[in-house]
Amino acid sequence: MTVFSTSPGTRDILAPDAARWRQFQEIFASVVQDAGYQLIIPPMFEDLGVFLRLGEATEVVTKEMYDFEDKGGRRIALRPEQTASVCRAFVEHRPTTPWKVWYSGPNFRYEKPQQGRYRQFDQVGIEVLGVEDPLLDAEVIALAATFFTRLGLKDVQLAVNSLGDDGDREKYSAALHEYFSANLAQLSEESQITLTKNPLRVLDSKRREDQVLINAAPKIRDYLSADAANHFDSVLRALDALGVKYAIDDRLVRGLDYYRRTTFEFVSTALKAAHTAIGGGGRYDGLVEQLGGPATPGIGFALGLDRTLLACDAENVFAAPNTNVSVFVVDTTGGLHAAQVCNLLRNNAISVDRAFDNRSMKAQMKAADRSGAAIALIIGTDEVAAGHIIVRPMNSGQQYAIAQDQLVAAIRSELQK
RNA sequence: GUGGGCGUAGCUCAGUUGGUUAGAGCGCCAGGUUGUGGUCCUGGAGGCCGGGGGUUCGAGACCCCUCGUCCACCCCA
Repeated sequence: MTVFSTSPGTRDILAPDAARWRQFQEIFASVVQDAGYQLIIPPMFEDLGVFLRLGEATEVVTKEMYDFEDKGGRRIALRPEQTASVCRAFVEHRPTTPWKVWYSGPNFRYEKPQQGRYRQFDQVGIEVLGVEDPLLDAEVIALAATFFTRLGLKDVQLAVNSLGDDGDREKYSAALHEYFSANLAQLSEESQITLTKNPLRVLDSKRREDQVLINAAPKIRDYLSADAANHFDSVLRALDALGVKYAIDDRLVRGLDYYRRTTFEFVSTALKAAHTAIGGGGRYDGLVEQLGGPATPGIGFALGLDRTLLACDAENVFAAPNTNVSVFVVDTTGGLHAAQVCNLLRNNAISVDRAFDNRSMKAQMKAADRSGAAIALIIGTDEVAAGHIIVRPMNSGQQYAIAQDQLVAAIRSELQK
């Protein structure tokens, strides 16, 4: 008999972690919905073409795509991220702007799994389409910061940068290419290859031998157009006004090719791992156009759920919520009375579980203890004969009998304590 | 895709230079306790030692392959 296990890079999220996930998503939802963002649920797979717009130089597109042909002969891909889907949805439905949406769900990338990196990984995020105002950039960044704070995270650092407009990017990219080419011998082999594909990405190299060269490389800020420079300056001033702490990082280029102007990244300094970026985003003015829509500015961020939870673990905050029932019914008379009591309590919105298979009282009490319930209700032959039920608060060491018709009230008052 | 570490009970792990019937703790089940959990005591269930091949009289230990997992590189959330 073959025993199956999860595919590489995927896993089962069981209790108590699963409840924590849900709580995470609920907190995120409340933060962004209170800021006017509406939930969008795009499909998990789309026409491959949607994601090819993310850029030919991105490995997310060239190497890591989960793509396949469906039975209708369509080229399909599991989404590697959700920004492209949101833009596609915008073009498809043409909602009025500003369009502020949030999402939560799994994405897929065919990568080698390691700590904080899975083939199926969850992100929560927001996107806004149709607004150019730098104050929106600041709002978006501030919301992410607010969310991290809400989770209880403290060791999170924000890095910001501007990649300029299309023309700026090209000029800067050319300048980088020239600079690195002139010092090619000092560059690592990997970075030399990266240079031919996307010079900007060389700045992202973590290889030690590249660092000296990278540190002395031309800065993007010297290549920004007046418009882009002003925009960036306004974003920074707004962040200051909002009290959001940040550091400007000239080397922050981010992985996807569609970014323009503002980019940002949140890093957990509590994480001792290769992957410390727990969230990031930026502007992608132009992406909607690439997907066949009208010229529309866009900005957003995505936060990695798994990584953020790792950061929470590292800081020892945001524990899994308690999902225990309040009451556990022990019935040694066959179980039918327990069924009736459970039904009664559930109809009165009191959470309750019970034991099955008519096990011994000792076994059922053990189950009651394990359930974490605050109260055990005990029904034996004596109780049935007397027409009452024993109420046993689990931590008191005491218990008392109560008539059936007063049970709900008794439990309510007991749970108040 | 590249490199390294690790795969023994549900979980965490022991298991000597290859040598009888593979162990511990926790968890689980039952009993001690003829109705009462969390402490304690006793007992029990539970293993194709990841899979395949090889070396050997003999392999959980050694060799090869493979799969999985973890970590790092690459890249990214």
